[in-house]
Amino acid sequence: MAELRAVGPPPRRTHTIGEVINLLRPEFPDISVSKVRFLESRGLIQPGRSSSGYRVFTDEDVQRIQYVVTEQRDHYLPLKVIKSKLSAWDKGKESPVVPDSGPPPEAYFASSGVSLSTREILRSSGLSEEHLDALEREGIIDPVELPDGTPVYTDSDLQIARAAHRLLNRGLEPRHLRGIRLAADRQTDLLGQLVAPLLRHRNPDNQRRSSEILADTSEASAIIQETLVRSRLRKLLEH
Amino acid sequence: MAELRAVGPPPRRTHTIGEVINLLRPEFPDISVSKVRFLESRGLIQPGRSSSGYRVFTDEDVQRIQYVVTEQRDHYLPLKVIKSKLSAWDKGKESPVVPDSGPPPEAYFASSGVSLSTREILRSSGLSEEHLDALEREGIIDPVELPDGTPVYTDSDLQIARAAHRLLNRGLEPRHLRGIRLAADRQTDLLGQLVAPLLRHRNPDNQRRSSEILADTSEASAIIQETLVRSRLRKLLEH
DNA sequence: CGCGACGTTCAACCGGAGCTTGAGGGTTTT
DNA sequence: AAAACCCTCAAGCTCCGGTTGAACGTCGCG
Repeated sequence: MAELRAVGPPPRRTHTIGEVINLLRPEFPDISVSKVRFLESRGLIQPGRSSSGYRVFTDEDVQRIQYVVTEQRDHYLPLKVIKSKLSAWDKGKESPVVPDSGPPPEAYFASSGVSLSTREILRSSGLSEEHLDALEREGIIDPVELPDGTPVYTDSDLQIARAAHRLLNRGLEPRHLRGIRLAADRQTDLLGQLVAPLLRHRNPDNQRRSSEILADTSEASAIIQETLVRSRLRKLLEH
Repeated sequence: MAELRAVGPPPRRTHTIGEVINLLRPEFPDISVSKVRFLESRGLIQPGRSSSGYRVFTDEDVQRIQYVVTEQRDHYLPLKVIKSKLSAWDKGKESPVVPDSGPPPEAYFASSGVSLSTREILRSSGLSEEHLDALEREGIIDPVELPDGTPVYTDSDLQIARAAHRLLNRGLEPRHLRGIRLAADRQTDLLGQLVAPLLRHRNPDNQRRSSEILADTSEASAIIQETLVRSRLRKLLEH
């Protein structure tokens, strides 16, 4: 054998395809030799080759594979899209083009642009006027005000209003919801700090990266919190 | 055109399927009659029917369709996933007459009963040993201990571990996650108080009601919080 | 009242994504 | 020299997300 010895700083271990599978199998049980070969055929990875034609995987190759399967699992992304993210992550190199078939990169934060009047949000949420007022006082809902003072609600406000309605129906008071708002504030701060450096020198690329990071991390932290709450409540129910 | 004129009380217009696609065609050129019918067959929408069997779409139905195709376009989500997001979304307005064919109420708290060893959760989450330790120290993950002291992890723990892995990858420290735990604790307390009276004299019926209440309210508060966070982060990105 | 545009169901079909399988054969390890 | 591992290439397979076509009902205009 003896091919790429790469005297460099990192302990350049290499792996055969079988070893790679064994490395990844625990975290990704449905990885397989054929799948890895398939990923190569699709251009997502380019492992080296030994003199006898065997694939030779560096640790970085392994990481790439891991990235691919993680994106599949966590975000259901098609391989094409993962490939393009990968080649971006792959930094420099060529890559541009992306012919006119470029889908929006991050619409996680897109808003529908719907706007509602007070009457409309009351009607579509089922909230009483007093409750809506109270929610606004608690900062749970805060509409934009037009120059003339009439409030305009977004679809986020509507969603919140509906969910709040459910809670109030169950006997919670508006002031109880303050805690939820505080938690949201804290989370926003935390995640905001993550991207603050990027946003300081703002340019389209940093913007894109920021929204990607925020989309990913806010989802992850929501998952943690919900799972925690659920498992705690389960215990509570079990006595 | 005249769509949302902030004054109309019930803009209760309805549409036939052909009208619907004409409405959506400009933004989504590849919408089609058969696609809409297909979405219905998959349970993503449930338009009403006229006496002669024609589908009757309200504006809200149209919005739902729009939501679906937007998610497909922007996030490549499989319909299954969109469906589940959608059903979370429209839980928000449901008070009258849920016919007895409701979804299982206790299913929300069902656990899969899977249990994992330390090695297994490390491998399956990709977390390092130190990180797992730290998460346990922060109370984010807390395994049950067998009599002999070996920890046993549940699938909730695995989910949390994976999500935490994503956060740690992005540069957060385990201690940053403490805040998430605290928020979860507070929420649990809040919701727990709601059912405390019921659980005091426990009987199967109260048990059922409790789990229904908790399922509903914990979902609603999660929706509020996530929506708040998202809309705040959006503002942050917009500058 | 007739005709064309539009609607309905249902079953069959389809193209692409994402692999898997198998045949046939070489290499490395024990 | 067997066992275990690797290779390629072609074919196949399942699922998803629809489309198509046949056979038929309904709406509304002239």
